[in-house]
Amino acid sequence: MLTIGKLAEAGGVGVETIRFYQRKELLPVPVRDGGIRRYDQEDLRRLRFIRKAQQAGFTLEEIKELIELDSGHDHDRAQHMAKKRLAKLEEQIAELQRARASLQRLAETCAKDQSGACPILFAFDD
Amino acid sequence: MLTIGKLAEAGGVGVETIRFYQRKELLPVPVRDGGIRRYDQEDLRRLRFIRKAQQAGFTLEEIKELIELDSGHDHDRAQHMAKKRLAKLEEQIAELQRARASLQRLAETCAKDQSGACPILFAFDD
DNA sequence: ATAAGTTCCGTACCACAGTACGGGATCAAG
DNA sequence: CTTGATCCCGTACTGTGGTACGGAACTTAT
Repeated sequence: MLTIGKLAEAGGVGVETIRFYQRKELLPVPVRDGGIRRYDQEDLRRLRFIRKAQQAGFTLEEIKELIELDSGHDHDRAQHMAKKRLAKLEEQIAELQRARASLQRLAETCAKDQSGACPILFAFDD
Repeated sequence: MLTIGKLAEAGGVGVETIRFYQRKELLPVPVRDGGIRRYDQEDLRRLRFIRKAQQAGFTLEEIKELIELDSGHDHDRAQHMAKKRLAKLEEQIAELQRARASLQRLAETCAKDQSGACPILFAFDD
């Protein structure tokens, strides 16, 4: 059994963030043991899921929905959301890769041509 | 010579966004032709640069600095910023790729095992 | 010359994801 | 059994990047 401080530490977030997630109904508000809330491994797992899903680009609103689907066993909807997010993810990766290429070009040109303006404003003229 | 509306349209942003960028000193407030501001190709180029740089992950604050460096011919600093952002970009790409892998795994498992809970909360247990 | 459409300007508001604050209760160590 | 760390709760504030509003002035088409 963990206190909020231990849970936050284990999840790599601040205490206030836990409380914020509770307000957003992403984490359950647990039973109180004499005023103090106690958390278990399930809470920690859920917290870690939230962080991972955020890294995958889901908003907190979507994450909330995913958690609810999980309880409801709604595979179809969950799959749908995952696929939609996958498509967006592909897009984002491609976009970042394009940005990386442009930026690499900028860095090179900037290094080579030390005279005149650094061609930053042209760097993205694709 | 463009009006603010035409500039916004050409840059793919709203009129209010132009004005917002002017307040943030990312775009110059141009000379007025009888009360109405007129914009030229340089303004459009700068606007497009702003959008591209945003896609590369620079904040508006950083973009402002890049534009200032460009005027000041400070190659070293510009290069430094580009390299720093490139490193972050690599990181982000890698992270999104990891997220994609996890999510693909989720979609598969969810599809195969139609019985019981969809393993969403386990999908990111790396 | 009048009506519709733009522009100007300041100020206010929005979503997102937290972060901070203040005062009281409670717990753990010495 | 006191002192310091944690916890509880509500409310307010933050940063980032815009978006909306309202009234006055100006432009454009008819």
